[in-house]
Amino acid sequence: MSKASDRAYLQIRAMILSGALAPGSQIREEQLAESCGVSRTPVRDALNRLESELLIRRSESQRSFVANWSIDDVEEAFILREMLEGLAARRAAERIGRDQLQQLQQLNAAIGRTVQTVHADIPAFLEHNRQFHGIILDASASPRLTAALAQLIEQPVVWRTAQNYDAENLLRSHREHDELLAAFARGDGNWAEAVMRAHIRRAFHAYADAHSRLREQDLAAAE
Amino acid sequence: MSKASDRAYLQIRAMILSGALAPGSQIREEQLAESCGVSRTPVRDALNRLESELLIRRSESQRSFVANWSIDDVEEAFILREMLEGLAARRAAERIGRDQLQQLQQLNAAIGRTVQTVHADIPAFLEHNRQFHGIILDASASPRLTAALAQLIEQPVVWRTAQNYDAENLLRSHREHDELLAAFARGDGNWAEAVMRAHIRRAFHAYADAHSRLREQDLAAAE
DNA sequence: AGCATGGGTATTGTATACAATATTTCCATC
DNA sequence: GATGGAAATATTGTATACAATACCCATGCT
Repeated sequence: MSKASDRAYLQIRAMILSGALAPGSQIREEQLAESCGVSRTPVRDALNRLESELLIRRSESQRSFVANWSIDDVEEAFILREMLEGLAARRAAERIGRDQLQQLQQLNAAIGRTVQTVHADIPAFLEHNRQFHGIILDASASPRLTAALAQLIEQPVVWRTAQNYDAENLLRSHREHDELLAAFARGDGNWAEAVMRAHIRRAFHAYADAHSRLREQDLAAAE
Repeated sequence: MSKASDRAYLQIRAMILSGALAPGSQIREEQLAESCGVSRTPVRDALNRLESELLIRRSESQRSFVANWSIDDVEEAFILREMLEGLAARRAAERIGRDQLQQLQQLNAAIGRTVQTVHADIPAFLEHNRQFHGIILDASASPRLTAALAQLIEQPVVWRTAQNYDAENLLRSHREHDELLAAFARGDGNWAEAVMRAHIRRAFHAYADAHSRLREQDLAAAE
């Protein structure tokens, strides 16, 4: 997409994911246009995109609100990701080339380094992780799969919760990626799909645990 | 969406599905705006939507072209539909209520009537079929599933090929729907998912057969 | 007091003008 | 004749003005 539309999209999405725009709160195009330094036209493009990703919802009269993701919504998204990324892994295993495999190995090595420091660098982990899964999606050579997953990868609450991931779970992610790479190296689609599904499902529980831990902190702080 | 945007979307999509806009041909916003009787603004909205549905693709410099779906593209879409609609059927079976079940029964009865006439009324069949699957999607109560499938339901070549479906396949669709309804009535998610997956997969082969039959006709006509 | 109704305000939808960028054409040069 | 580049043209991107619609509040009626 074009410069202004992209900027608006990224900026608004960041505001939603970070919680700067509170869930449930109304959104006005003109205000966003001002805060992004563009006109309403690219803002509207961005809002359409965010609506299709379910990060905002629209009232019957077309007014926009920040979506309110419940824990059930998050699980629903994880269930779909499990299916779709599982398929992507299967296809990738059957198609991946030397160079892509090597890229994945380097990325996972980088993930290993961020994970094994005393205080894990969560933003770096998330970014490397995103790239890792992106390469697999490319290797799956399925534009429809890519399009379908694009709607699901960003989940509002996940990012705020990520800071609470424990070292154990991050390390497991790293190891599961390694197992995935083994399946890729052998071109074993069945294995790759199974590992990926387990990987995503465990990630869901890691999220759920971190989420409930956050809730407890909130309750304690509220006293 | 709003009136003008919707009209543009529906009209352009119809032009693509009917083949009035040839696959691979370039699209100019202004020309479409003229032919739809609206300005470029709603046309651009429509094009964004159609791009996310992969009915049009954009060159690196943002020019739009009608997508060229190969038989592999169609199969890829069917594979995804099989997974996603299978999940939808499972969830629907576990959640569906009396009234929705009754609606489905009425729709399938209507499908039965269109199928058993001498010359099957294909457009009516397609429309009823669309409604049938839409109700199941509603009953699955999964907005993300709905959003993901919305991108996949319209397939360019499918519509032009549908005229070539044979009576046998239409009748099978009708019977498979009935089996699906039995699974729903018992609330059996496993059964519903299995039937739905088989249903979609058979539909793919029905499409592939009709497609190759069309190709033969074309070759014969070209002599 | 409660509710309906009307008008003013806020917000979104559409059209259009203009800016930025890509593509093509044509001419000069080698 | 081929090639490179610059001007002309075509096309898309963005801003803004205006139109349509929804929302809100105040007022009057029952």
